[in-house]
Amino acid sequence: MTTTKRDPAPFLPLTSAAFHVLLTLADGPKHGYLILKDVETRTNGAVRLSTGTLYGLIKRFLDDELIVELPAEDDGNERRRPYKLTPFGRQVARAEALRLEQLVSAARGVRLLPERG
Amino acid sequence: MTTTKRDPAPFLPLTSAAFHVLLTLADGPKHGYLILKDVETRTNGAVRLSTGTLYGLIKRFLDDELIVELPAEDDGNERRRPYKLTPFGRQVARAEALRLEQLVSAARGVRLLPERG
DNA sequence: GTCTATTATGTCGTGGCACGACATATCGTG
DNA sequence: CACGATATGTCGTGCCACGACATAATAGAC
Repeated sequence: MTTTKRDPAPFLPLTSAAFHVLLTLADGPKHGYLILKDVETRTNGAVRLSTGTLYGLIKRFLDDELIVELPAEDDGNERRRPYKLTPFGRQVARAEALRLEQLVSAARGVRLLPERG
Repeated sequence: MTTTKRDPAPFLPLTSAAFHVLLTLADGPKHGYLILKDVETRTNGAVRLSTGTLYGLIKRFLDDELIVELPAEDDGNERRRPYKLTPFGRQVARAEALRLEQLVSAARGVRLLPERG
């Protein structure tokens, strides 16, 4: 069994937009417009992805197999194209989250942030 | 007293390289080459800024007054050009750190990271 | 029934920025 | 004096976020 595991490292650092998309998808499959709205909601309207950014990311994520397209739901709108994270996509998101965690820790080290409340 | 406080928001999100530079400078003034080596050391060699990236960032940070140049030290090498964070630069770094902290928290929320070890 | 906002997906051009390659010069040490 | 490390800087390429624009279906108001 020579399952060549792909390395998340070359994908890092993710851009802010890219990480937001993977984050919402880590919570469950969503179609494009839902991703847009979900990011907006979760950040209290602070982060608003443009469609140019969103659909560009989706295309690249599909190419790199960080996400896959799911068959449309019967009850849902036909136009919707739902996507879900692949295991590797999840791995990339986790690697990025760990990287950010280290940065936050470093920020605490130089007293940019309080000592963990 | 109408001290118009500048808003860090338009500077966010910082790129990975930009945040690394501000982070090292938050620990004390440094000249360019030292910043390069310090980032490299603190990340165990994982992050290596190219000089193109570094000196480009320094130029922009000076323009935006996130950093200021200090007079060369007497004992030090004449070539060195030490820089230090301005109060506003520190504010920008702190705002970015807070943003990252929220992302890490969100990542925990979707179980990308363990519940705080 | 029709009008309108929302939902939904997509393209294109611009500008910013990280990066590697290259250039130059000085310093420390064997 | 040679050579690696120190130190600063420029330039070109390529990626990528973003706003503007385009198109169409759907749902609800009136």
